[in-house]
Amino acid sequence: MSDNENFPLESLDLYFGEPSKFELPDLLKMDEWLRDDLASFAPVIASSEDLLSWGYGGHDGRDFGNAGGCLEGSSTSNESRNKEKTEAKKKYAFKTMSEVEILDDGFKWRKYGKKKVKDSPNPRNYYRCSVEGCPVKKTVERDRDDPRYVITTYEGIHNHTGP
DNA sequence: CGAATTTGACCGGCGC
DNA sequence: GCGCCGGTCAAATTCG
Repeated sequence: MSDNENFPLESLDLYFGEPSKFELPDLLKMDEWLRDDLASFAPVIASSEDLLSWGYGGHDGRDFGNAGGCLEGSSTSNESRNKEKTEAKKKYAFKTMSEVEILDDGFKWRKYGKKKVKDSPNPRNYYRCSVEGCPVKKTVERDRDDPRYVITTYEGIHNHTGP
């Protein structure tokens, strides 16, 4: 249970799985892990040899709801050490080969924004859990190198029961 | 009719 | 100090 503390990947914010390893069914399973226990999920992914680690250096989802009290986004220049706060937000991104970006993971998502990033010619879609009180956010974006791949980033854990 | 979706505009933070 | 980028919200529209 507390083994996750020793987990080196804890410092990483994003995890990319090989599309060959992670398919739609796997994605669903992943969600279960997130729902059940985030710690249990990380080690599993880490076991993947094809896993690519991505350092989302720069920032974190600081604003969760301008009107609502948000977490303290301590801006630190030296984050080379390790975790910042126990409540630090973690993002889990997965690259999956799919024609459609809307991968049904069983949960209901409500799109709340679409933005075009400079790094990618394709727009990025922002989804949020339809269930109120659920801090889970999902961002879907197409791979800039391979448009046939879809990058789904999950953030947060579901506060309610699964689908 | 209700709910979900769409697009645009606004805001905040960081960088230089 | 200003500019840039990314992210979010709001209102309007559309669909079921």
